[in-house]
Amino acid sequence: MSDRQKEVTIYDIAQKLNISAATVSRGLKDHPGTNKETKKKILAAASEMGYHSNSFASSLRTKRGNIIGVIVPRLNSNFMSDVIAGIEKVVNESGYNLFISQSLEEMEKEVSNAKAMYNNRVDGLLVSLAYNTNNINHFEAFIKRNIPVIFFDRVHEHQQCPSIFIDNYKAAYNITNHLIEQGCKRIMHIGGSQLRNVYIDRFNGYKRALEDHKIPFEDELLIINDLSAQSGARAAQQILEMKTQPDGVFVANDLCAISCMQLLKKQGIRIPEDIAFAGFNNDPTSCVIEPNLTTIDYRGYEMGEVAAKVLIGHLDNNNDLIQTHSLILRSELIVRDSSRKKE
Amino acid sequence: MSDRQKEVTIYDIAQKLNISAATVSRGLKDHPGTNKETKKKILAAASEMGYHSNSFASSLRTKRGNIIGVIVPRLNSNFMSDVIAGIEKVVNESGYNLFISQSLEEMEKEVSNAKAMYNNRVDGLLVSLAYNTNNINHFEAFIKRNIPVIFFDRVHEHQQCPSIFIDNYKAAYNITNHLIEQGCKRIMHIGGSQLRNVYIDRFNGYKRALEDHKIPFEDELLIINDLSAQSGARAAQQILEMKTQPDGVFVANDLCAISCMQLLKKQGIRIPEDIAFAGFNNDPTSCVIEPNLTTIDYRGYEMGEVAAKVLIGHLDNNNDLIQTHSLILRSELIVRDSSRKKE
DNA sequence: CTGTTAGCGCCTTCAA
DNA sequence: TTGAAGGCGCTAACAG
Repeated sequence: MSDRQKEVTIYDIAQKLNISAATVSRGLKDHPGTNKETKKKILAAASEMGYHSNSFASSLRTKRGNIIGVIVPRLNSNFMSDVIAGIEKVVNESGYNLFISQSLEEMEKEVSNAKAMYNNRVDGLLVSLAYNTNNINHFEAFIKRNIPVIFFDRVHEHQQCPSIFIDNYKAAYNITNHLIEQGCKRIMHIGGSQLRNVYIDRFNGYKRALEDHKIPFEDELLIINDLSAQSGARAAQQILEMKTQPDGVFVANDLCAISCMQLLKKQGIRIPEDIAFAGFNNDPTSCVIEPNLTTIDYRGYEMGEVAAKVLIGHLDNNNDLIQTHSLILRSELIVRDSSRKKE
Repeated sequence: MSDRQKEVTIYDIAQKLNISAATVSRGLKDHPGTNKETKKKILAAASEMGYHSNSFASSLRTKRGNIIGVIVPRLNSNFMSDVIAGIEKVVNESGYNLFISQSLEEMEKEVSNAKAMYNNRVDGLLVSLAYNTNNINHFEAFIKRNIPVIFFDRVHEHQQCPSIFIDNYKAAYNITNHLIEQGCKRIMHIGGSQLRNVYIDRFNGYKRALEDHKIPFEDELLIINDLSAQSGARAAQQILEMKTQPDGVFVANDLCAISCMQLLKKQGIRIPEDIAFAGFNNDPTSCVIEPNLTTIDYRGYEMGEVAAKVLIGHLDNNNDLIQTHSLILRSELIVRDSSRKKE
């Protein structure tokens, strides 16, 4: 925009009031030791003249932009949009601004987003890793300069980066255990990228539960995919083609679980009588599908709030070194009809 | 963060290469007319020294931050997170950054968010209005300075602000018409804030369809609420208590429709035999509920992409005056079992 | 093709 | 309590 009107600056205010710009600058932000009268005049003039602080100038000078950056795999999942909403609330209330970008599950994009965040001099970064990210060198620049990086949900252990997540291992253990208690003997697991903690841990929790019940783990009963709805339908197809079908399925997210259930139901499989189901996430859809889906509840909104609070706590306390201090949030098994073998 | 290492600047590069900072600045961004060799050396040095452009300084100088601001009612709805994902994609690909904030359906918050966006000197603004916003004076500052403001979905007519939305009137007309064709004679409408175009238009489309079929509109058959799940359940309760129940319900969003259906089903109401249902939005839940919900499909992702493209088109063409040029995107009636009266 | 110069608007010593 | 002065890092004339 070329002919944008020029903005009112502190100099304009200073001139009008016959004082110095320095005084205006101080008056505008409760600098200790400013005459109350002058301050009042300054504020009055500022609002009358339509003054708006220029944050570029201020950021350049102070080296702080009051910006928090967020990089997530996708914005449009139920879980992630809850997280973002929680982050936004805290960030907004604390007077920061929010830069958001999505990696679309590609490490390459994550790297370029991180670079953009860096150039924009975010004060701190909240990250949930892409599907295929296999190293986090792209965050080293931040860490080296004490710009806090906090991982959430899809995290990466790092000396200097706190992580915020749930106990996926335990949750998966519990839900698999529950299936076993319902009488399931051949339990399939549909999981996600074994690069990501969340899916590794869910898989391991599942395996451990089998083990504890002396049920051998079978390769045939493991499907690793991207946990999309399409993949859920494909998995259902695979199940239908099996010689010996499973009598229980634990899927690492609800989206995939539900699309799998829908296709099986259409083919006459009875849930839970023939095959019991369990998911993960407590998506809204999980209590719309019939039978309602047994799942793990963990609130994205809360995770977003917590992550943002931890980050802003660091920033506002001016801690130079971020102490690694990870948080494990609560999650909960929710038993619904999809896993209640009735017999 | 106090002891953040000082950053490498173009001066450092200039010094090392024994050239001027201006040349470095030019070399760094393909300025037409820069020796290829020098440029190569500059880029090499920059990457070797770990140079990162300081966007505060650059923005201060050029008065452009390459930032696009977004203000929406809530981030965590299926529709809105699709929109945001679409916006992010386009914005990111065009080299802009995205500032996001939510009004939480409160005009007051919308106003303060707008102010923050202004201070941060966004280059343009994408807005979907809060539930109770009753004027848009808070955007006048932008408009006055030729900072483009574009409304989408929940829009406001304004000489200088393009709007992007769907034909809610027609969609509502069609879906109501469909219910009538299925044999419904007493059709209830559950709608939202009559301050927002989307809900006004849906209501009017509904009324018009009744009219065209000589069905009188009855006050008793209108419920206006916030279209939340809770309100859906409450509406169901009201329906159950009615002397003469409706034989069809058109709800202005799927979320509310589904929660209403669930409660009615639990009370033994048969859908669609006793009461046919239609919603709006084509939420993922709409094809999970049984019977699947008849609804209106319009893609949030596409709306986000379009809105962002229109905005960036304006910015990159350096149009000083944004020509009002609104867009009506396609929407589509999707008939499912919730409205198929069988008899 | 490159260097010189002069700010963008703000904040922050330092001195008064 | 206030003012003067300098500079954050970059870019855009202008001149060479």
